[in-house]
Amino acid sequence: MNIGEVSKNTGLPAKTIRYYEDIGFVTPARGDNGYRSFSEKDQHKLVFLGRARGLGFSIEDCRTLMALYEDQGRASADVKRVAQKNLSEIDRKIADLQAMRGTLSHLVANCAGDGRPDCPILEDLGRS
Amino acid sequence: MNIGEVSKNTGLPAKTIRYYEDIGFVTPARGDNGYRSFSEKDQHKLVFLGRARGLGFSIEDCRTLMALYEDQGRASADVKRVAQKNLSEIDRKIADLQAMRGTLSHLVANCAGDGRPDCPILEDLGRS
DNA sequence: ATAAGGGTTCCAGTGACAGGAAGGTCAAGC
DNA sequence: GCTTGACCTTCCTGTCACTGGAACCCTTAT
Repeated sequence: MNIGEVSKNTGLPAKTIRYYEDIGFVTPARGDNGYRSFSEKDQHKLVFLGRARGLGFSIEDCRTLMALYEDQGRASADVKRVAQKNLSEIDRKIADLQAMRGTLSHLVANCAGDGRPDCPILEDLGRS
Repeated sequence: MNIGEVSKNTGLPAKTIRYYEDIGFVTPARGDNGYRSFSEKDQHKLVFLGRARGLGFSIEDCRTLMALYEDQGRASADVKRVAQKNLSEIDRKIADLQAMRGTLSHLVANCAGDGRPDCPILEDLGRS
């Protein structure tokens, strides 16, 4: 399969797939014309990677997960540890964003949003 | 004031303050020795910027907000619009993260996390 | 005189790609 | 056979908001 078809099948942009090759995640064969020739297995790896990225795993975590996926003798505890670390990260980000949201939505709610210059948002940002 | 003191007062790393000068956010005077010499106003701007960044505003949004802050004839509606756009962005990010969190926490909860290789997390990532 | 602790500039790296230029390849239609 | 257009290739740059580090200068205290 050429990169275009794999892109369509996996939902990943061709640019992204080339990048994934650059960083050694897949190593597709090459045809006589120099075109990448993806096997089913290559495509499957890309699907795996796309899903893992969609769950917020970093590329490095994906590399670890892929290695575990291909290791028949893995311990599920190793997988769970990586996933839990990611989950904690996600929780931290959500908490950060919700803290921002709290302050900001309060400020927005109190701003008249009319033609006058008085604005609690700017007052808050500029208070000494 | 030298950069070190401003850094301490504002909580911003010196590196960050230099960066903010690079992108034209502040333009501190220079002493004979070449050291940056920050005025109270410079420092106040940096505090403003630090707070706005802390609320998730982009640098470009901060530039807009700063301009509005210094414009006595501004309309609060202009400020509110910028803030609401940021709020929507934050909401979108929270929603994205919560979707991830939902799937991932479900998978983590169902993973034994022991020495056996069976793992619903990998099964989900690798399903065809 | 020296050492510590400021400060300066400039260059490179981060993460995970996206955009775009310049050019090669392939299949179809005329 | 020629052209057109879609597809592919590599390579370089840019994104965002910094951060780290090297190499060097200035100030103050001992």
